[in-house]
Amino acid sequence: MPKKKDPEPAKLPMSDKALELVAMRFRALSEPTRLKLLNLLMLGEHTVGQLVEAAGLGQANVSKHLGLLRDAGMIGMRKEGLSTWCYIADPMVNELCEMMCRRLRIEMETQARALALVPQI
Amino acid sequence: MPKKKDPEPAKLPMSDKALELVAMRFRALSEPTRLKLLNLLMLGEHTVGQLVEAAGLGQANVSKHLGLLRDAGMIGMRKEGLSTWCYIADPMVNELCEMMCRRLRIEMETQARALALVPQI
DNA sequence: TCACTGTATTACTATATAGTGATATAACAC
DNA sequence: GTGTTATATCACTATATAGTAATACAGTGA
Repeated sequence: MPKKKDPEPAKLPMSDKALELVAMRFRALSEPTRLKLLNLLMLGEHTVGQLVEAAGLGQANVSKHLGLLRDAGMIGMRKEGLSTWCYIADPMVNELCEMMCRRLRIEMETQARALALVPQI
Repeated sequence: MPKKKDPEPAKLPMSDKALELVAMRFRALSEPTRLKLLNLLMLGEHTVGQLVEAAGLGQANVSKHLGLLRDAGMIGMRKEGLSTWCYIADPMVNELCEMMCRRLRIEMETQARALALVPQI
């Protein structure tokens, strides 16, 4: 028996509140520094200090970005002694980033091909 | 025969340039106003004027946001007489927004359940 | 030509936030 | 207790950008 379709989530205009919430989540992913941190966390759990070291960024800066990512539900944190361990809390993060990267790759290949058609200077 | 796996896109740290590009694309989606415009465009092509009317925003404001969305490759524009028609150029936009909305819905349901466990004031 | 319309652009203000150095806090070792 | 370490927070500056009013521009019709 064919699986019954879920009731289509009505395509109504989203409320301003919902738009804000979605925008806030995208905003969390809209800074190179935060993407760099997420990129590192995709390799596994890191402490804040390890991230500071690996990313080559200021400690206060990293701490603020991590707090923002946590508030957006992207990462989780657990304290262990003096250290705070950070980890990706939402598998969607990986999906979103990979989707965007895939898209970027396609665009760049298209541009590369276009360049190839242009007589070299 | 099981489909041969594509060569895994090596999980190397992304270059600063790539991080910038990905961040820029997420940034295009990180404003409620732009999401509102995209939301309208998901219903079909609109002119700039129609979007101004439907969204209840200033004309200059809408024009700027649309330009930004076009530069990010999210929408396309075609001129027809005096009007400029806008349309979603990248199906990824729908996917991304739906993914984020789905996530948001799950979070809100979780919170709703948590609230239900709290004695009413 | 002139007037009108739809859109883009300019110039500006107000706000948000990335980055930084200094300081506060908290858990450990002694 | 003191000192040290890892992290968070504060205060600040610099930059980016959302929104707006005025203006420029381009296509249309007279």
